[in-house]
Amino acid sequence: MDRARLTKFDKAIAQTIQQAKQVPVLINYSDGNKRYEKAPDAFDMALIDKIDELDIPYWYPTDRMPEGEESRRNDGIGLTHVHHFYTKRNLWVLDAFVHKSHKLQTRALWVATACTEGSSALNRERPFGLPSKLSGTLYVSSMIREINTLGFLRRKIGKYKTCGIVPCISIGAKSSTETNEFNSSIDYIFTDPPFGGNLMYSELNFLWEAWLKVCTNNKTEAITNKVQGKGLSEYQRIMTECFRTFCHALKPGHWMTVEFHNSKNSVWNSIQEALQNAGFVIADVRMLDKQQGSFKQVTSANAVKQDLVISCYKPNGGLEDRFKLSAGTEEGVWDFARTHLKQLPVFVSKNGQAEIIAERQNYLLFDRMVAFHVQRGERVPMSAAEFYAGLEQRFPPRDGMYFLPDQAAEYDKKRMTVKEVLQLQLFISDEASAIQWLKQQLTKKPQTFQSIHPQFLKEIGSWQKYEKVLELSELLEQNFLRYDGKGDVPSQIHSHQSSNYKELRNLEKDDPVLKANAKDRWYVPDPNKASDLEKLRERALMQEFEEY
DNA sequence: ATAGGCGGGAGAAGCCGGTT
DNA sequence: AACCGGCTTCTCCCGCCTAT
Repeated sequence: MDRARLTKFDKAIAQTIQQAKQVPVLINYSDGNKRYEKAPDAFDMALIDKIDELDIPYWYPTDRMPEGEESRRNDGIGLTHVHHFYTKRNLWVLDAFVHKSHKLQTRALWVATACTEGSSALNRERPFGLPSKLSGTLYVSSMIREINTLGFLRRKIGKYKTCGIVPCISIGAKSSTETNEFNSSIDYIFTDPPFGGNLMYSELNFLWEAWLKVCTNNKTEAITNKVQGKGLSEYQRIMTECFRTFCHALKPGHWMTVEFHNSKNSVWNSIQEALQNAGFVIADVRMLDKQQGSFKQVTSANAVKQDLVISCYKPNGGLEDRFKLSAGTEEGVWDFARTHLKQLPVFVSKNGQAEIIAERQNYLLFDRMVAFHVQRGERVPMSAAEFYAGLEQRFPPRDGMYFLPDQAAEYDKKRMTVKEVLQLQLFISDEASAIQWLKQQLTKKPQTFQSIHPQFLKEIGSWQKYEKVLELSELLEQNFLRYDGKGDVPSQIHSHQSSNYKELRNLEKDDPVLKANAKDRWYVPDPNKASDLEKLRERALMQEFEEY
């Protein structure tokens, strides 16, 4: 079946064009306070025809829609130029308003931009809902609702007036990649960057930019977009440039907050890498606790939506200077660790419960330390195991976190005011978080495959579909150790057994009852134990060998 | 290898009726 | 008269999965 089309001559661009045929079918009008509906009659049709024959006496945008993923989606139905998105009479009204705004040099042009989308063909008729465009797209529905632009403008002006005048705020709009005038002078930055290829900002803006006669130069627009030739690496490059500018602008030791929505792991990784490449040190990542869920969050049971907030800081001058001398040495590592720990929150509580501060855990401290070295082109002078052992020696541990001595004292004091410490809520979304989750579970209780598998399946709900599916057995094999029933029971299992089962208390490590109970349980390798590390290393080598 | 099914996704926003 | 709160959801695209 083919679409009914209409061929006509478009005077504005002096071309014969072919568009999908549209027929008015319903009029919603008001008489006094009441609203009525009717089918268009001969008078209404004659009026539309009459308007169509007249020429609009003002300038209006007739730009070709630019190339892009969104901007030319309506070429197929003949909406190729900006003015095609409006009915003649609405074009006329908007146009007259814009014309007058220019003439009076008022701020009314700003109001006009608020109406360019709502009064266009993007406004959908929805029998069971209220009209609106489909956000994030330039989608034109098969049923358009043409609104009364005159009334629309009037309402917007009313809203504008009620906003009042706010004093002393300066707003600027320019490219983040080219803002170089601030040099270590900004106190704080909050940024809400584009999340990869979610929204094609410059393309979506085109409809109102055409009215303003100012268009975005999208060369350094930080998005992924096939038509614009921007993949993940281009996105990351541009984001790094932006973050570098921010780092330059920020005072040393000061903070930046990055808001992010984890729609895709690859994009999430790009953002983190870009931050570190730009010189920032990530100090905290947590879920944004939104007061109210969106409609979709409430209705769909398995909608996984977490807004994340990344807190990061620009290292202070002292550390950078000292690091120049001590880089690549153990002293440099511990200097970084001390300085970093100093920046991290000491105690976080909610509803009378203390929360685990993820960034104070050994593996994340190690990650940050490595990133700091790699970013500055220095070799990392110690292994993870050595780092973990060093942490233990230098910094007092509390609830699986590490503190500076004075911080530990503060933590202890505040810790007494709460009932319990919440376990860190982990969402398994990729391999890394799956390993962390397993580590948490197995530290709490060494378990057999049969016992942990159902829990794993339950937790795996938020697994990103495009991630390679990893088998639990594979994850366990690669990262954890299993007691095969030979030799002494490992202390990780033994201590759990003796503290949780009365009948297993006070038994020797080679007791047959103990051994039978411990057999086939998986446990977390102890980084301080040479034998544990040896087992893991051996396994990694075997795997590498098998891949050849 | 290709086709087809299927699930899920950056909500925004105009308007009405009730309240202050 | 001004303000406030609540209401309500469509089509397309992408990518994964299954079937042919």
